[in-house]
This record gives sequence, C-alpha cells and structure tokens, in this order.
Amino acid sequence: MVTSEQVARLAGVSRATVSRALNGSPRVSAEARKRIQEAIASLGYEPDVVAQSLVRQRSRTIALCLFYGDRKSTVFSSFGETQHYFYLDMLRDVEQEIAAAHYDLLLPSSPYAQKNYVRSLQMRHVAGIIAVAMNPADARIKALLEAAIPTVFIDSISQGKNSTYVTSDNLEGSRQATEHLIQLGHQRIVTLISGTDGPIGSARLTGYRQALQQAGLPIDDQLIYPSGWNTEEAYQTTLTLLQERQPRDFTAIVAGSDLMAIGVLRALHQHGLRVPGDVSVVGFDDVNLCRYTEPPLTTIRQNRAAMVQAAVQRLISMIESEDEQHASGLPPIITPIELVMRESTGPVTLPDQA
Amino acid sequence: MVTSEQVARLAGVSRATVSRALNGSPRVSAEARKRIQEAIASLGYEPDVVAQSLVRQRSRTIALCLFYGDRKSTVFSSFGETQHYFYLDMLRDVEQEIAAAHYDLLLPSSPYAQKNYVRSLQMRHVAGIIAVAMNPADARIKALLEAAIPTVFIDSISQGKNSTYVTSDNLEGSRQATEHLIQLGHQRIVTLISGTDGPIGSARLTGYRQALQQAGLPIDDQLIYPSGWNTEEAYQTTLTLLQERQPRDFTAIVAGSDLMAIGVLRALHQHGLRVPGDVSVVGFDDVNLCRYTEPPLTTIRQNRAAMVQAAVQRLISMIESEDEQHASGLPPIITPIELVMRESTGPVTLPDQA
DNA sequence: CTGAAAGCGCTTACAG
DNA sequence: CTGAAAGCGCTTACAG
Repeated sequence: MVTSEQVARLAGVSRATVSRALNGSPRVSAEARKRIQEAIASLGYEPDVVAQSLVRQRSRTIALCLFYGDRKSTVFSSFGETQHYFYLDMLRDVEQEIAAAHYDLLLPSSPYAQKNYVRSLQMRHVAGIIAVAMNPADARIKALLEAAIPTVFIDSISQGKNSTYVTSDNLEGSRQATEHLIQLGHQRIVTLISGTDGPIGSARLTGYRQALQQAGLPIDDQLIYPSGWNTEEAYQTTLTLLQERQPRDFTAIVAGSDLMAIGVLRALHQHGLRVPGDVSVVGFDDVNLCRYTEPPLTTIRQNRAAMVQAAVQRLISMIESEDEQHASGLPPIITPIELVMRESTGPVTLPDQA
Repeated sequence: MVTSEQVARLAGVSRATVSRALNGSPRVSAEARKRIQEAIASLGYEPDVVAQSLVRQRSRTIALCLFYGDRKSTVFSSFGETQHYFYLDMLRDVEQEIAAAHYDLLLPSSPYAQKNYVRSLQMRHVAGIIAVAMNPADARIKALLEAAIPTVFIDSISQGKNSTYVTSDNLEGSRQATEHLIQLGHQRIVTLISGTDGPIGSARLTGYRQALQQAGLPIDDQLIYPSGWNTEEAYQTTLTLLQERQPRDFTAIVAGSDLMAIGVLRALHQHGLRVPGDVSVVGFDDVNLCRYTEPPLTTIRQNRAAMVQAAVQRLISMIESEDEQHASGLPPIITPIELVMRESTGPVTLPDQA
C-alpha cells in the first residue's frame, strides 16, 4: 500500500506538507504542491480514509437507519416488502445525493440493543444519519435524538437538538385526492387507510375528512376502512368491504397508497366491477408501477426527489456547520404533492343510468 | 467518548488485557475478564471500529457494488428502475445475511474513475465485495478481479484470484417455462428476450430453444423478439408484435422477466386479447407483484434467498480464510429454479374452437 | 511556507 | 497470564 510517507519522500517534503496539499491548505508553496501532485499521480496514491476518520474523529459516511416494528429488521427487510416500494424509489435519490456530496452510505448491521445502538453508530464515526422511522415508538429513536448526531428523519415527526424531518404534505395530498373525486360527482367515498396512529396515516385521514367537509358532504365514519399498508391486506379489506356493502353504496375508493390500490383493483376486478365505470380508485405516492396497473392509476405524487434533496442538503449543512447545536430544533421541511390523473377515476354513473 | 484506556483503568489492568478480553483471547485470567466485563458494562464501553480497522487493516464492512451501463450510476439509480425490482428484492437478503455475520454494508460513493475505483475501495478497507455486474464489459470489473479483494458476483460470469459468482440456472428456467407451454399444447411461442449478449439473456434464449428442440418443434427465429429488460420496452415490443402478426400466428409469450411480462399483459389487454384465453404469458423471476397482476402471472421463480445466502457465505469464507488465494478461481454457484403456475397460462385454444 | 512531534484508539509481537 | 512499547496512516497545533 502506498502511503503519504512515500509520497512525501518522492516529492522531497514532509508528510505534514503532503497532508496540507491534499486538504487544500493555502500554506503550501506552488512548487511543493506541484511536486506532490506529481508524486501522487506517479504512485497512484489515495489517502487512507480509515486513518483520516480516526484522526478527524469523523468519517465521510452517512448511515441509513430504519425503524420498523420492534423486530430485528434491517433496511431492506422492510423496504423490500411491497408496501414500501415507495421508499425504495427514494433510496435511489438518497444514494445519489449522498454520493454527489462525496459521502458513503452505510447500512449498519445494527443489533437491536437499544443502548449500544447509538453507541455503535458513534463508534463508526458516522457523520450523520438519514432515518426512516415507520414505527415512531421505537426506543432507539429517542436515544438517537439525545445523542445529537446530525439526523434527518423522513416521514416521521422527530425533532431534537441536531435533528429534523422532511415529509410530504400528506394532508393536502389526501384532501386533493378526495376533492378530485367529489368534483367528478362522487359522494359516497370509501377510504382504505393505514397507520392512523402515525403522522402519515392521520394526516391523510384528516385530508380526506377535510375535503368532504369543505364540499359540505357528510362524513360517514363507516366508510373509513382501516387496513395495513400492503397490497394483500388492502385486497382482503376490499373483499370485506364488497361483502358488507351494496354495489351502489359507494362509488369511489381513496387508497392509502398505490400498493394498497393495487390490491383494491384486484378485489374489484374479481367481483366483476369495472374501474372507473363502477368504482373510481385513487392511490397515493405515484410509484412507477402506477402506469401499468389495469387501468393506470390516478394518484397523488409525492415529490421524492425534492424530499430527498431537501433531506440530504439539510443533513450535510448540519454536519458541516459543526457543533453548533440547535437546541430549539430545526424547522421541518414539508414538500408539495401533486394530483396525477390517469384512468382509474371517472365521473360517477348514477344508478338509473347504469 | 469512553475508550479502552478508561476500561483498563477501572478494571485495574492494561489496555492490552482489555483488548485481549474483548477479542476472546484465551490468555486472560477469569478474574481479569470479569473485572473488565464489569468495567465495560458500567462505562457503556463500545470499541471504536475505526481504530480497529486501522490497526487490523481491515474493516468489518462489505461493499455492495454495481456495474451498470457506463454512466455514473449508483446502486439504487439502477436497482430503482422497475426492471431491476428483482435485484431489489434480493438486497433484503443481502443485508440480512451480512448483518447476521456482523458486517456492515457499504454503498461507496464511487467516482467513475477506473483506476481509483479499486484503490478507493482498498482505502476504505472493505473486507469483501458483493457485486452485481449488469454490464460485464465495465472496466472496473477487470480492475476488481486483479485487485483480488474477496468478491462474489451475482448474475455475472466473472472469476478471478479471489472472486467467484452465483447465478440461477437461467437456461433450465427458460427451458421449463417453454416446456410448460408446449405441454399445454402451444407450438407457436414468442419470446421477448433481453440482453442476449450477456450471460443471463443468452442462457434464457438457449433454454427456450432447447425446449422447442426437445419437443421436436421447429425453431422460428422470427418469433424471437429482442427487447429491453424494462416494462415500457416490453410493452412497446409487444405492440409491434401485435402489429406484425396475425392473432393466431402465436399463442403464447415467454417474457424475459416479470416486469417485462407486465408490459406484455398491458399491450395484450389493450388489443382486447384475453390472457390466457387468447395468449398465454410466462414471466421470469417471481417478483412479489406477480400475484397481483391481471391475471396472476405464471413464472419461473429464482431462489433469491438461496442465491444470496450462497453468495454471502462464500464471501465470508473467502474473507476469513485469509490470504489463501485461489489462483485457479473458485467454482461458481448455480442455484435451482422452480416453475410457479398461476393463471396467465392455459391450454391452447384451436382456431376452429374460437 | 515547512517540519518534528504528538496523538487519534486500538492491537500485537515481545518480554517477562 | 500480563504490561510496556511500537505501530496502523493520517492530521494538526507548535515552532521556526
């Protein structure tokens, strides 16, 4: 392995000077700098990042952490489930943004131990953390907030000394989805909603209610069907719904996510109901797959790129602004959403027309 | 930060002894060991992995590398594309297996520089590499093979001093898919195939041909439709196919992947063709989504868990068997596949019956 | 502008 | 079984 020592020798300077040149210190003569460059090139030198991390007490590494359920779940064991394809699509941008800032992404093999969890991250000298906390009650989160490692949460309302969060305007998204249906003449609108005890689910439920209210429509809580986030549960829930209700008792469904909508579509199809002829369906997220469902899915697009960009930028700036802790907590970032109309929604057809 | 120094002091021993106790050396008295354990517990000590990496010249980190196209593509920028959902599903297992072995997963922010690529991995002291090389021509791969960092490739035929690969039995999978259709009475079977210049695509094409041959059916190269791996291209290709050919000129389609099959289904549906009534369709991979397509997709299941387990186990054993290089190259691992019958395939309906 | 020296937190021969 | 010492490859006050 070629070290800075060898570069120094070849360039006829000390290791200190090599280090300065490498780190862009102004206190290096043009001459020395040039010789060092040459030596580096001819030796193919690359600094040892591990040694750098040790002495700087900080690595150029950002950890991606996930809190999901209280099982020993890893990042992908959760994202890999279909209901989280949305987050998966985000990871692309996460990685890209982080790489662009010249940080590595680390997926720690975190043991579930609550105490050692934070400590082990500290011992890895991670510069910061991008965290997705699907289960906000996870004890590790509190520890993380206290530890004051720069952290940006995605989709979970956690703030601390050195942490903040970014999330879509879920309320507004759900409101627009519902409003869209109302404008098409729908009045009896079912919502299949998940995680109403969490920030995402509850915001979406509120948006649904708000839209009805704004339109002066009655809110029938019986039309609110709790369901899991995943395709299978949404499918089962829809089956139950179809068993419980007469065909004309509702004319539209707002699904909590696209993957849930896929389950909804399948159940409707099995019952011989046409979409949007008999029932209109709206998803949420705008996952890639929406274009290929039958029919293509009208949905609420979350601006993943904007979310991630905001998250990473904020994180980097927290990291690089050094120890300056924001005791008050940093303001969260709410990114805008957008209604994407495809073919799963249409005007309501009145019973007599049917 | 609490260091081994403090543990040593509290336990009344030297740092060397603490280190030995920590690393399970037998050369520590039961007494000392006990005091050290107590000190560790009371101080909440956790060793600094960065310092360990420096002195051991190796970190407990495995890099996940991806070679895809010649663009500056990151792991997820490629896996995030729908055509690679298959690999995404694998990552879950990759992470799990790696975590189980107490290694961290690193996604390096690899600059595209070919030379520094390997060097930068070396400088991160990664213990080993899991590599997915969709573009086997990528120059970085050769460099990697030469560098002899323990590496296991997934789905690409690359072997070197300290590297091998794991892949499904693609040929057999494709052969079984085709054979399944033949047994249902199909004779004119189209295949939408991708990457026939690569190991996966070519193996699958061979399997298709082999099945026809074994059944004594003629091989009509006109029925082989090249296409990209993604849904959109498969959709377009199917549209072309439907324009070029009479409805009865073929009765089944073997798609190169499930995501391609989704595009196929959509195109068929748009043309008013029923599946499997008019055309049978088989996918490849058995992605989660297959259960929710319309109709649920018959496909070839790749045993992702087995692939990953084999890959990680092999990698770890390469890492831990130390420098013992296998000049001859290690044998590759071929994992078995399985035909999963769902509802997108059915017996051929003869023209006169139609 | 530059170098000698100390130090980051650990491990590991080497002696005992 | 244990400790003092050297060392992993770098950075950074401190002097000059």
